[in-house]
Amino acid sequence: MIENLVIVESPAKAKTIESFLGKDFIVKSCFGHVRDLSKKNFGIEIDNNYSPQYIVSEDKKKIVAELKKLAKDSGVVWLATDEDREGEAIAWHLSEILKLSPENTKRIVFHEITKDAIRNAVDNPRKLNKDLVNAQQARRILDRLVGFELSPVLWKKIQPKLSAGRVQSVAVRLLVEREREVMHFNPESKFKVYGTFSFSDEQGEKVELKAEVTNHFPDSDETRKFLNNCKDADFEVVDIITKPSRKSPAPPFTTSTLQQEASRKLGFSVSQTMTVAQKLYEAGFITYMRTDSVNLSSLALVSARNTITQEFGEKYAKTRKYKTKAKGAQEAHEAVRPTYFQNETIKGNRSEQRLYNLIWKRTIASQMSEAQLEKTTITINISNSDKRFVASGEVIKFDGFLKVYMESKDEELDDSTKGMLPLISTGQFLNYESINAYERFSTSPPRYTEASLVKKLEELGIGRPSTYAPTISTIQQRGYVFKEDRPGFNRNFTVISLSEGKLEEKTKTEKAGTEKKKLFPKNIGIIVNDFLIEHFKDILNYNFTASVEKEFDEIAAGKLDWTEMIDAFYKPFHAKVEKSLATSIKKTGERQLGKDPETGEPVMVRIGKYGPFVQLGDSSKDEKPRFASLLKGQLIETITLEEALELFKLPRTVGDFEGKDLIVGVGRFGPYVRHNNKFFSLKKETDDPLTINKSRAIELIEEKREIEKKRIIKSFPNDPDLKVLIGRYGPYISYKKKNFRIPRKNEPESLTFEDCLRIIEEGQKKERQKAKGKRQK
DNA sequence: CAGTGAGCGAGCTTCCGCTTGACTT
Repeated sequence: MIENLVIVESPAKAKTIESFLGKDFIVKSCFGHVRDLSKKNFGIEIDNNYSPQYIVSEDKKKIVAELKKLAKDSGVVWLATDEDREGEAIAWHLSEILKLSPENTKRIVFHEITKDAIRNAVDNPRKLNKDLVNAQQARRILDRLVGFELSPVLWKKIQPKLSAGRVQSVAVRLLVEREREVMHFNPESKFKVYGTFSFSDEQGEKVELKAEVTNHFPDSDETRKFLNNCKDADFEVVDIITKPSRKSPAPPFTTSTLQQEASRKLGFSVSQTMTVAQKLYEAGFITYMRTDSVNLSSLALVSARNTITQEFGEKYAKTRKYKTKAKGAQEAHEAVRPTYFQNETIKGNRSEQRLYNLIWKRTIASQMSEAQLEKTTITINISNSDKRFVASGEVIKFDGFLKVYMESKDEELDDSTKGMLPLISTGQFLNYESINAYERFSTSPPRYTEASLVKKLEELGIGRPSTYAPTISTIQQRGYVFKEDRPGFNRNFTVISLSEGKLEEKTKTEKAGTEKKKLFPKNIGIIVNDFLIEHFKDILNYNFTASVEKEFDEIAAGKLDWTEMIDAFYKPFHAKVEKSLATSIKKTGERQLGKDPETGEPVMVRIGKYGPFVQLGDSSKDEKPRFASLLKGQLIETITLEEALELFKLPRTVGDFEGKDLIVGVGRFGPYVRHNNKFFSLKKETDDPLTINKSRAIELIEEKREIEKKRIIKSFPNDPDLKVLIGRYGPYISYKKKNFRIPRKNEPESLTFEDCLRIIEEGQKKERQKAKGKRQK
């Protein structure tokens, strides 16, 4: 007989809580949701008032059986799942599946894992909140209905295996719309003028002062006119303003802000951040990493203050409480913070240390005093112009939180010259040393990174901390979008300089349009998005989630019946599904590009079974048309006739090597060189299949041969099929195109031929067992 | 692993949100 069984969601949490509660309590975890809607027939009896059909998830059968047994032997079962909609539902599912009796079941909640919070929770148990559970059921059922009705429409009208959903489809829409903004953006240029001035100070020393004209000049004529004026102008300091200003620290991390900062400061992908954070959490170094709250426990506040006072002194400490402003936040957990502030560093691999360091600094800074700055602005009059030069500087009077941490921005700051300004007074006349005007181009709104997309989704209240990373992966896995670096292009710009009374004009070159780890839509993503917008505009609406969330809140408050809400949504939605199936024809994104000037045959582009391709010629004629795949990054929407015609030049022979032809083409896995029936991939950064030459092709072949050679740890003369190789996940055995893992106890270098055969034998045995197990399921 | 692009039809795909491992070449 167990007196008390406590069930929480996370096993790491269970361990901590058990240590707080003493020997009368057993704490177990259920690993999140234990039941879900069956996948058969939607898992919903639509005609039976949307009655949900729940089944225990395959991977939860074991844990449910274990909990059942423990619950039967327990006096009181404490359901201590998270204090939010999903947590309440998990508690309800547990009470159902474990057949708990109301009198022996207590629901408790805490949103921080501290001894006081847990004790307090145990002293204040409550009953299950069925309204909140119903709000969750409505959420779950709505998502199932949307996902499982829309996706099959896409299978029929566009391509199999595609998907649509309340969250992912909006994520794709954001990317498609941003790409179109970039596509249609026309950069405009204007001129920005910077001057370097000088004067003699009281000691007779020459002192320099840099300043800029705050307005821009629309073109080079205006700019030249202004610079010509400057030749014989007097420059006089007419105004000096010094103003104090303050900067406050950013709040502690939530999942979303952690992902953003880890992306900006450490270059982590969203999923990488979560994997590393999970490790830190399991090791007990940080609090729970999936949270939408910026709240810190009172224990954490005190402890942070102590650490700051000790390390930096009393005046650096300032206790701050932050309010969460994210839409739809449920605040079941604390902010992501170090569990012990005295651990400024931790043991772990490099990524773990770096992420921990970031979390430590951010949290500590959030409890520090603001920085005090002094901003100075010097205005310089130009005697023959109504324009003015302005020099601005910023001096830190007290660094405060800046001592440990400064939040990064997505966009780079302008290149204004901030810093110390020289001592100067009004009425001072200045000489110009040089005045330079730079042509500057306006930029389109930036493409999204994984992290900035998460930020946008969070702002719209779409998705939850536990789903941001999986959503980003899903839209990439479906082939809707992809992540890429783009090298950019060279752009000329004009510089007009005035120095020693002479005006000089130069053309310089800069890199523009460089992209790092940005998300780009693919053709199929664009076609799916346009189809969904055409037929299901309300679901794709950026406010759809926010508006259904309002209704879920009403259900949670007991003011709205969940089946009525679902019915009001489903009836018109389902009618639109039927209509889209009946009326729309298959979408391929087809576009006519024009006629081939050589043959006069039509050229068109569309998406097919194997992706987007161009077609030369009519398929209704006797002569078969020619086909060619689009290159990565080429869009159906923007490809020109000229670019399409280029594609038909592939595959092409660029020369020969070792007596065999070198053929360049584009296949399923991208551009390649084929030589002696072996394929060598082109490097996507540097190589273009349309322009690559013989010497570069040979280079690629030799490069790959070199790598192949290094991959071989061991080979055996008596069987050339058998090799020990080093791969992405360490050493492995390759035999007749099959791979086998090497058991940990073996040194890969010292494996004998017989050892390898034995490992292969075992591996094949295991594989057969696995196949058998699968069939039985 | 890299030549495809017609059409038929069986059987499959798919959602969001909670949680961790197992596993990869």
